[in-house]
Amino acid sequence: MTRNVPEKPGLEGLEAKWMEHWETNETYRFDRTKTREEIFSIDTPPPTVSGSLHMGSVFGYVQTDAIARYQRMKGKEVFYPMGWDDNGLPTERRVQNYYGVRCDPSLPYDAAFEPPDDPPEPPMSISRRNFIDLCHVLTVQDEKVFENLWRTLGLSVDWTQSYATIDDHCRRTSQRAFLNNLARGEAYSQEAPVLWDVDFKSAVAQAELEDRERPGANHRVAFHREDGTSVHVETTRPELICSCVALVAHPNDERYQPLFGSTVRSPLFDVELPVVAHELAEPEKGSGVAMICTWGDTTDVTWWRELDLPTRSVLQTNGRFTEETPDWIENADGRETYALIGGLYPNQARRKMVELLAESGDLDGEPRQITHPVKFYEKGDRPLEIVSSRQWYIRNGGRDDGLRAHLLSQGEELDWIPDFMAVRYKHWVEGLNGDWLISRQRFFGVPLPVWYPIDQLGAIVYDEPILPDIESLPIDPTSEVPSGFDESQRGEPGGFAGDPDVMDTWATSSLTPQIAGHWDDDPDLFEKVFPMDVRPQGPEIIRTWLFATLLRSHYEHGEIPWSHATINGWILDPDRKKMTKSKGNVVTPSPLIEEYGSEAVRYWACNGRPGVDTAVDFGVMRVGRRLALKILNASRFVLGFGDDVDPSAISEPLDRSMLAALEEVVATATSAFERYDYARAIETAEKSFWSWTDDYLELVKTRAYEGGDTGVSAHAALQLSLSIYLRLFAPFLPFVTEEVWSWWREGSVHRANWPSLDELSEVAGDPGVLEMTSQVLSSVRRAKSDAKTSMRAEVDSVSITAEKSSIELVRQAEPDLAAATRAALVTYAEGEFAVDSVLAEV
RNA sequence: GGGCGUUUAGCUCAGAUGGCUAGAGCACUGCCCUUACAAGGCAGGGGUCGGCGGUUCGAGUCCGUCAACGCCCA
Repeated sequence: MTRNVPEKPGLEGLEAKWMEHWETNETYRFDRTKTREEIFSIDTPPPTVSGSLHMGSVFGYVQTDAIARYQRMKGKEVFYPMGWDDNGLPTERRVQNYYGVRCDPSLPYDAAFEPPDDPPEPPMSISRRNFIDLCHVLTVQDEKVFENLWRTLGLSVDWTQSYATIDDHCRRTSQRAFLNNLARGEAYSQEAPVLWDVDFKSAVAQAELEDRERPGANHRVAFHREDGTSVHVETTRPELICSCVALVAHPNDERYQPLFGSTVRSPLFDVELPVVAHELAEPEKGSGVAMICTWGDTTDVTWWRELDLPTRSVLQTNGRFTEETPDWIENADGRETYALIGGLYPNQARRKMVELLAESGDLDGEPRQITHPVKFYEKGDRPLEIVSSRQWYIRNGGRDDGLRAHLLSQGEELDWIPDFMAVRYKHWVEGLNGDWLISRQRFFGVPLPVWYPIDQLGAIVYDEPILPDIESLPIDPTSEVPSGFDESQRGEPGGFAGDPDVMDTWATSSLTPQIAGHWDDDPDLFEKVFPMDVRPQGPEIIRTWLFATLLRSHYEHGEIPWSHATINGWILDPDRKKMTKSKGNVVTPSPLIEEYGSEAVRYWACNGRPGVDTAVDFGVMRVGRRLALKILNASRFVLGFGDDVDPSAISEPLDRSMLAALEEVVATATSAFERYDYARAIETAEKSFWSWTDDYLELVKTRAYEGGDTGVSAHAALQLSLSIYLRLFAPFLPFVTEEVWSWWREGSVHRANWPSLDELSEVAGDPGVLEMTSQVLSSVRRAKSDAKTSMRAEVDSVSITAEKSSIELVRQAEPDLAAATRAALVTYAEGEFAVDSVLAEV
């Protein structure tokens, strides 16, 4: 092929040129005719498109891409789809802000609705269907931006395999898996206390909780005994005295032995309450006695469940106390007291109660200010409350030790990279304390595909859900009608009701292996890609995404969904602080790609070790850019020596020595990649490449220009080594390597063979020749540098003292050494290594 | 309070299975426009490997302990 080497190669425009070329040539298209053994499949967690782009995603995805490219060059057919996680709350919030709208499910659908040009204030209320339409419009826009970024970064994704977690295929897969779970008894619904965010008006799962330190106060409150004495209880939530169902102390607490089995009456409400024993009561905390309410915190739920206590729930899903006075408060004064707090929010009720308790004398002393951890929804602004509500759950081992043990063993079966990440999974599974709550009272999600019959009295019969045909999926039970009914029977006695809830976004995205592999509609493909080879992801979603995916795979297939999980490190800002929106130190990738180029950003990402936290470092990006440019320039030099020469022409010891060193590099980089250690691979290649340009190229330059047999040996060695280096760098720097490849080779470097030792073993010589000669070269350079002369300065003589074996090595490259150092004479003496350079008079 | 990780040159980091004067890049200093490359090259200065204790002929590397930082969980 004719060489086409540009006069002045540059990095500008390479991204645009090659991303388009790869697309038109289908370079990364998955070939499904291959067998399972020939395929390497990757289950990429789909990014949330409604958030801003984050360097954290770039970091992990680029590392995975390097591995994908390596596997492809090793001859594997790489199954590398990309999806978008667009269902769920983040999208709803983005749509609300972007258009200035709110979803009001009570409004009718408006077919003529057009979103306002500017977000109105206050926001405009629109129907559920109109709201969902807007979600679809905006996510499609957002996904374009993401796809463009990934393409610019050079991710070798097969874009024809894309999916979005709200699309028909994902909804169908998700609903079908749910129905399977239901049929096998792995999913169930029940009325139970749930953690509830009053602002989002939705239930929240254990994985979405976070503790935040909040100020509070301990109130010492008197409960009254029959004999007129008091039992003091410390509580941070005196407003819940009305929902108190018992007092509790530790069974071994000496002080309260006489109380167990007796009853007390609550202050102000005068409700009779048993005093019970439970080991979760902490004797050191407060007075050692606690009140159990339904429900102030998760410990209350445990006590309530384990001690079989009555339910006296006062908090509603709107976050307020019930207006009506509960019937368990019988005392007239008590009922009057309740009327004062009915309808209030908890913090308002608390102030009122403190006032009333102080007046009645039931408050002992002043409330004591404390700081304590309070449970929040991770995206929420107000503390979670616990309300009673009907929800759907998937069993996850949190209440089943056998299943828990099995899931733990599946975690051990998985190959974790780095391996210490495995304990994060272990601890999470060990710490689960309830099943996985999957229903959410939201709008933009995958609907729970069930209806319920309504009996003749108008009550919904939850225990006998009406299920759709698998063929009809995906369905929306709020707009579609179960077979055997018609729309007029919706909500009527003897009719039906659609479940209004959607599934937690994880309930769908835990099925990405099934979604991407088309478990639902293409069993042949699924068999070829599942279980997948690797799941790359961030450390923060081990407890959610990784765990849930393992769980669903266990239920559906009885095996782990991937053989390897690679966990990338955490990304810190340039000052090594965590990046958060609130601190305003989030670094977005686009401007960096603009400034440094994709290769530079990729170089930075690939220099982060597997699983190691890494700071955004512009210095490292500059180095990456320099490396990319160096590859262009060195390639121009090598390819300037005329036509391709067969490696059999390589005869000179120095050339063969260089190739021996390269053989070592190929071996190291390959074994590193086999361990998923892309960072070691690039480090090895890069270190070798710089000494290749700095030393070998300088040594061989004159001979290469002069030509003849020895010159042709240099040409052949340069070409072979360049070919190897381009392929070693291709997984990391896909644009420059492809650019140079195109100057002299057919096809894509990304479909070329990964360098093998076979290519080098025939022509590799003694690595010592180049090693020793480079040392001498370096010494002469030092002499010139000390003399503050140009590196081109003439040298009268270079006298080398070294061991006999070393001298033999250098002698083999003497003409090259003399030419590179501009030495008129090279002499040798045996002894301890030293180089004496006599510079010529100027 | 528990778990995991990190702590090596001013900065960012390498340093499997313990072994000669501890490495790289950036930054810094000096020199060099040498026909692949000045968005470059060559060379140089700079570290008691977080503290303490232990194992060993020998420890940045193994063990114990303490401290700081980060993340996760309670």
